[in-house]
Amino acid sequence: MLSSPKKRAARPTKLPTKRPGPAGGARDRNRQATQQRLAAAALALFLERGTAAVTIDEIVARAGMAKGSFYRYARDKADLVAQILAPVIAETTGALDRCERALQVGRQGTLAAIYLTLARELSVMVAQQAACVLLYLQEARSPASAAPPAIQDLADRLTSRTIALTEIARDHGLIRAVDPEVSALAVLGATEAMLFAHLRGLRAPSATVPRVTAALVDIVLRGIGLQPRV
Amino acid sequence: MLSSPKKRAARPTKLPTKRPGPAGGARDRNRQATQQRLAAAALALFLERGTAAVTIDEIVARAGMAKGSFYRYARDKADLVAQILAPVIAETTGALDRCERALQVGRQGTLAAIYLTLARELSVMVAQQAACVLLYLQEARSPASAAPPAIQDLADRLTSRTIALTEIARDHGLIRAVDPEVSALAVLGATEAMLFAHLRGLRAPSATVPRVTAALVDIVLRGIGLQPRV
DNA sequence: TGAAAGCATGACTGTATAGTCACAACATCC
DNA sequence: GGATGTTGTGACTATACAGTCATGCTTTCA
Repeated sequence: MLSSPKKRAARPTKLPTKRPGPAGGARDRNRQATQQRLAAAALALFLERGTAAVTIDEIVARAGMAKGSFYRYARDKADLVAQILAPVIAETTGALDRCERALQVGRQGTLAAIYLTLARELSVMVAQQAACVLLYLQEARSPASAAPPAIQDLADRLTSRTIALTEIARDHGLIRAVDPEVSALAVLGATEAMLFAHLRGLRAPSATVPRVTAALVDIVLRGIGLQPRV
Repeated sequence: MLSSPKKRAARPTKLPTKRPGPAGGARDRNRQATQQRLAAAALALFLERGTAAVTIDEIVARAGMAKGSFYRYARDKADLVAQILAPVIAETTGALDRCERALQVGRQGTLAAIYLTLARELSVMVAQQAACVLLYLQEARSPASAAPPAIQDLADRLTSRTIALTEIARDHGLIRAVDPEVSALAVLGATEAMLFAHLRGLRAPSATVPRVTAALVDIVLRGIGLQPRV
């Protein structure tokens, strides 16, 4: 006590950033479990009714905890959204980073394979984080001041880096020489639309996922590929 | 006062549906002007911050009228959104209707032109109703209970009818024989993404509109067109 | 085992908001 | 120009919500 006369002065609107000592102790486990319950409850509600319409009271009610506890795990609703989307953002950014790095050192013959690796990595991520991806798709087009910043961040990053990757592909002669912004937006738009229909379960193609994926890839490659038009 | 003991019994939650006599009189003009002011103020706010985040108080403040007046022109916020989107819904539905009807009576050689007419009509509508279309795009992926019903309606109708039209095109051999749900979602997704980038003004292709449109049409036609893959 | 500190709780506060209503102002029509 | 009914007004109510806090509980660790 004597060494910390005012310990709350330097914490204007912060979460309790410090964890107590035990790395795998009961406290740590409890904390993680509560965190999970909170995130799961919030995610379910966000998908049902949109982030804007869901209240803190509803989240804690579904998570089965008191309202005060919410504020030990998140600063506010937007912060909780950021926590929920963090894995998706990290994995997406990582896959894009790896792709760009590989493109810088790759030789002409191996470039197409690098893009395929990106596609595969993102597919795995989407399959594993389906609910989070749906949350992103559902809110990505909200105005800047409406959606939580985390969602805007991801949307901006995804678009700009897709354009950059498309530009590289064009410069290497992997696709036709059209405005990379146009081809990137077209590919991203088509992919997201298909994904959204599938994840939301509305009007999704009735064929199996591998079949739909193959059909989409075929359409995209024809659309932006090298083949001359007859 | 004495002659009207109970005049409000038969009006549970209705708007004043009856207009007073004069067709082009001062009252009619005032009413239409107020309606316009309200819709314009609301639309601007909806685009800035999303329908969910905008309050009635803000709308009437920007429209420069008292709160009570709002409820003479709309039942609630969702009803106002429906009014704002009504022209877009009507024109879109009309263009789709005309296209379907034309396809039923058209001969093989004229079918492609019918789809082009649809595209042209929708383009004109988008150009004239840019703000409303942006509102639709911005909210179309919200969960059913979050977005105003009018937006959900339009989204559902647009998707299902695009699929139907794509199916007809495939059956007539205008495009390749792939699952029409896949090609329809791909085309719609690509188009909406481009449109959204353009209308929102974010990361829109820097080329001119006709040039971008031509590039997109080219990509789409290559993607779903008949040409065999080399 | 007991002191120390994170952790959980839910009642509480202040504020923001949807929707109402009694009344004033106005257009209409005779 | 006055009777009649519509339109405009803004204060008002009831409610719902975000965020706080004093209190008691659990874990930690010596």
